[in-house]
Amino acid sequence: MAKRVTIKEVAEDAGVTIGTVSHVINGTASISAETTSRVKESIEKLAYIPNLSARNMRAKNNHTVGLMIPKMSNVFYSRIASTFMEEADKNGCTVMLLNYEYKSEREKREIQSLIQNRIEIIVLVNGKDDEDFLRETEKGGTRFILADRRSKIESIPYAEYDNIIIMEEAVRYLAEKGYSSIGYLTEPVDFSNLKDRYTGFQRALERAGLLENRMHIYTSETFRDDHLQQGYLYIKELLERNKKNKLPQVFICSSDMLAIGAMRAITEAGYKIPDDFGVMGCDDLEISAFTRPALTTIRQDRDELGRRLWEMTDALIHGRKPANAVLRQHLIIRDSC
Amino acid sequence: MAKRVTIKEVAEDAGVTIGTVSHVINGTASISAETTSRVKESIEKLAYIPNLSARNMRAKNNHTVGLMIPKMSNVFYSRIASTFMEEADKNGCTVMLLNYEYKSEREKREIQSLIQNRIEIIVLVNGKDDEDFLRETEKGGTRFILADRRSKIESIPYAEYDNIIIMEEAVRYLAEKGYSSIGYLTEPVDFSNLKDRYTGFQRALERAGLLENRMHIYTSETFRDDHLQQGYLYIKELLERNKKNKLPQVFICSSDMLAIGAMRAITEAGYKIPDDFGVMGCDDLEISAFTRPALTTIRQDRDELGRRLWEMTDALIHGRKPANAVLRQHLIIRDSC
DNA sequence: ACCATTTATTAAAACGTTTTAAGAAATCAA
DNA sequence: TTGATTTCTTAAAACGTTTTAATAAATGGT
Repeated sequence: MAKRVTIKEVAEDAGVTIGTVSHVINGTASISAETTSRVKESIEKLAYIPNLSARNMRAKNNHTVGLMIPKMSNVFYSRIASTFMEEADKNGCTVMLLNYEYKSEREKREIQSLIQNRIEIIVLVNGKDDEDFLRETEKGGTRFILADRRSKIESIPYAEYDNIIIMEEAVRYLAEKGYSSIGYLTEPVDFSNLKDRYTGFQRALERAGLLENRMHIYTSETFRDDHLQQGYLYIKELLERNKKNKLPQVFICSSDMLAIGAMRAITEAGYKIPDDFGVMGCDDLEISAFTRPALTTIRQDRDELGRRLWEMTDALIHGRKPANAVLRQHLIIRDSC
Repeated sequence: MAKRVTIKEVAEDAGVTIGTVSHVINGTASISAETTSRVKESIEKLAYIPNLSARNMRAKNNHTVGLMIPKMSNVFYSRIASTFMEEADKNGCTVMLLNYEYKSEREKREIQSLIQNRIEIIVLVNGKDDEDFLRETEKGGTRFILADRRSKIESIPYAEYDNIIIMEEAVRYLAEKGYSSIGYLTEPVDFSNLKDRYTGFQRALERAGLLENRMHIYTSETFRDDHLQQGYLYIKELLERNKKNKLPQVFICSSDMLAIGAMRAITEAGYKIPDDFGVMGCDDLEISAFTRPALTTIRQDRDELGRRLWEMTDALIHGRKPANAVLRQHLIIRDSC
């Protein structure tokens, strides 16, 4: 609809060729001071803004990277996105942020749309895409960086948390505290990060000699969404249906929200935390220091991940091969177990 | 870097001209069934994806709108973004999501970058831009839609909440409950939405005859960020420095996080909620139903705003003039006041 | 005064599409 | 059969830039 000012009009106004204007803008040739200032005046006067599509067509590199997260309204992801974009911004790079709502099919579609826009670097947080699809897409020239997830493909770098190690640490801590029966409340284990955590959990229990009959896994499809509510309902029902001594003494939850929901159910049922049941979360949200009792949890430094992802992206942009990153997590000890 | 397959290669492979391929793709001319299928095969075989930059250059309308929010890691905004993008997606429209971190200067920069991308519709949530800037930019052909904010410019439509009305309702509720002295804890009042709330607050107090000496305004620059922590610290200090009878009996807070922080400080100081002090929030976050006591709050339906914004955008796309929208808010009565 | 360089500017090709007008071939109506 | 449509395909222009090679003008060294 609206006609925008083009380089041609600027050129006319300044009485030079479009080539000259382009050179002034990009500093790609020596232009006399006088001409330069004349051109700049015209640009200012006409409020000229270069057309990026046109520019992209000619010059390759469009200084844009794609960032795909599963769910925008999840603070965990939006925070990563936020720091990543901040860093990108500092480096004069634009980020196209997309969320695919945990839907595999939408994920593919969004990747397509990034490719259409000639975006060559895609940072994929979590994501369920089979490795074959990634490999195939890579052949088309798209480079991926995976986050919070591993890949077996040598050419695709990733950044993930040390899920196995931290889980071992968590279990060790609980064992030392005297808990001998541990419950594990988790989202469906279908990503490598959740698998790792689960593996670490099992492994540590084995070592602590707590494995048999002392390990309870609780998982449910409803844990995909609205963890607060779902964690609450799940534990509420669990408590109603079982005697206390049939239940684990402490619950490790795969997110803080799940944990907070669980705490609510436990308190409502008249039990004390941590005396009757302990609860441990995972995320360290701001709110978790403000619950009562304050939530003991596993901190994943999202800013660190965001920054790290940018470093990797930056490496890729400059043709270096980024090293995979494994980020430490930290046990934040408070009062809930 | 990587060369992508172009329409030309497809044309060669299928033994037709690029024009024909284009027509097959867009259905802009009648092409024989045989040719069509041959072209489609080639597209499939070569994994051809059209270059959007090139397409945009020629054909106008790029089916992309810009959405600018102040802060991505704020659930309030990311939720709006999420529904908006969902709706856009359904209508085959791509959204460029940008956040400007409440920085006026960055806001302007991001708008520039949207214009560079030839995006003609920008939905601006909150935003501090002076109306002159908007008016000026509009002349360049960019259309704005404002959210959670009003505009005096006739050509710029907006969607906002009924902040005045809800505040009156809130105060009336508190007055009926017997509170005669009310405190108002708010972020710096420099947006029209916050101004409105404040106006509504004042007006209602006046009506209830509570104005003089019964109204306390607490505001601080630190309330820009991390409301939970800041609300906590602020109220903690307030309680330490003042006798109870010098303080308001109830605090209306401009966000739930602020309210939750305040509740924590109040409880920690040994006071009971709502007996010693009442607290009211604003947002109705998921977590607010799970605090103890559960938070009485003002709900802003973010999904509704997101959907409404899309409707307005859609109208603009189809050349209709969207009507301004005023969304109702609701008082969610729980146990904190 | 001459050639060699440097400085400033330009014309034109190229990027990958869409779109238009036109031409060729096929079908139809009489 | 003829002329009129309709169906299919194409060539070429256009979109707004960047970039390259070429040219013209100015400067420098001898």
